[in-house]
Amino acid sequence: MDQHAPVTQGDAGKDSVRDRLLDAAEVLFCERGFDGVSVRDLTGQANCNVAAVNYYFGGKDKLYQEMFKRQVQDICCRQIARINEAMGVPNPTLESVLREIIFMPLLAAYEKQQRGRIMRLMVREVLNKTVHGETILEAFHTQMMTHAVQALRTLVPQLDDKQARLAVFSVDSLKIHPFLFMDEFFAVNPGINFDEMVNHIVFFAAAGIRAMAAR
Amino acid sequence: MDQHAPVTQGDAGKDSVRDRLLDAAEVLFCERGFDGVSVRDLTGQANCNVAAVNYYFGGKDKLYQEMFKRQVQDICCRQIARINEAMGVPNPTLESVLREIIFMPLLAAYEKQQRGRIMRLMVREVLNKTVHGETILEAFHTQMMTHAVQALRTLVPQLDDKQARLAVFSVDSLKIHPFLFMDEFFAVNPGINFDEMVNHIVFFAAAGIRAMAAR
DNA sequence: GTGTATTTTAAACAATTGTTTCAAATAATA
DNA sequence: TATTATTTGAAACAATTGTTTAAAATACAC
Repeated sequence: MDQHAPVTQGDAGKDSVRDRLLDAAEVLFCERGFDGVSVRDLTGQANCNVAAVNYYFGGKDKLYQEMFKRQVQDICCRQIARINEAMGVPNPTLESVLREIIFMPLLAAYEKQQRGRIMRLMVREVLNKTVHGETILEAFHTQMMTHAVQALRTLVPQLDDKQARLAVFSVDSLKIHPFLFMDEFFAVNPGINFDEMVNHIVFFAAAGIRAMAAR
Repeated sequence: MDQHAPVTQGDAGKDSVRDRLLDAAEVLFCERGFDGVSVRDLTGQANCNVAAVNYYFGGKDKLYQEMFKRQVQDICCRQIARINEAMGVPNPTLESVLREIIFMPLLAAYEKQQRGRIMRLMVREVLNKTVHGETILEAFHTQMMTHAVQALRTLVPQLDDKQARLAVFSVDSLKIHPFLFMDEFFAVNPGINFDEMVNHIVFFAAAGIRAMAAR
């Protein structure tokens, strides 16, 4: 009936039309957003026929969602893994864990890697209030918040749950803002390099958290 | 020649077609973004003919820019005024000035006022990398940064210029993130009300700044 | 090989987009 | 009032949009 996408079971060779479309979607949508990319742009990049989008995904928006869901899951897993890794070393300190959480994502944005662009697209989506807001943020802010709060309370036992949640949110603020406005950061902070930026953020976040624990 | 918009000098009565279009643009674009609003949506809301957009502004994008430029200027002025006001009272402290800067914008977002929606649109625009990024951020991050750095160094004389800029950027981070993700904030911080949120941000920011000054 | 299912293709679809046209209406000026 | 200039209006414009169609090509099973 409305089973647009045929079963397509099996591996399909990793360079099938379906996969090429997903790759094209990842690149183009991140560059120009949903409305900025036409179906013909996608099929042009993927070297396939216009009808392929509807044949395999059932529509432009379905392709968008499919690509999006994968990326969110990917980012989410990576972030949780980073926390676990940072907590797993012999003597984890607040600063070392903060650095682990902050360094890599910011570096991805700094070097304008695809990973950084995906995050920008995600924020854009949430601001645009398009479909996915709930789905994204749920997995994001439930799974990840739980992990982060638990780790933080291990590192700074004086914090109760309420305080830890506030702290995690503020660390997120300090990380995501320069993440989104990386170019602007260096524009208004002349004579500062990438490492100094990271050092500052880690220092500032740690100071805030320590002050919370002290009062 | 390409003088699409006739001179239109004089007051025009404050409810002219031109003004109604600007009002409609402010509301609709903030709700659904540039691509989400058609010329017919605008002229429908403004109760005028489709051709009016091109007649008065020379195109949909020109109307968008006009509306945008006004709002940015407005926000910028208001923010600088807030800093001046907070610094003008008898004994301004770091905390009192931070509170003044942070409280009102967040309240606007919390109450879902138009002012809050405009800021979201601005961030969206910067992320979308549409035309205005440079223009906005220049006025924004040049004028405002200068004012804020000066005020901060008065309050905390131990900070040099470099430190003060970093501090201002981090305060901005702590403010803008919950501004954008207000709903998510309260979702992941159950049992916290608006005042507690503001108190936390002020406390956290002040602690970071004081730590910078102390080292 | 034959026959069936899957994939690919070019063409056309209907709807919406921003913009233009030009005549009618209104305001302003003399 | 007569003569401009300005503003409004309905209609049409060309271009692009996402999607569908139906025939051709390919793959697969037997």
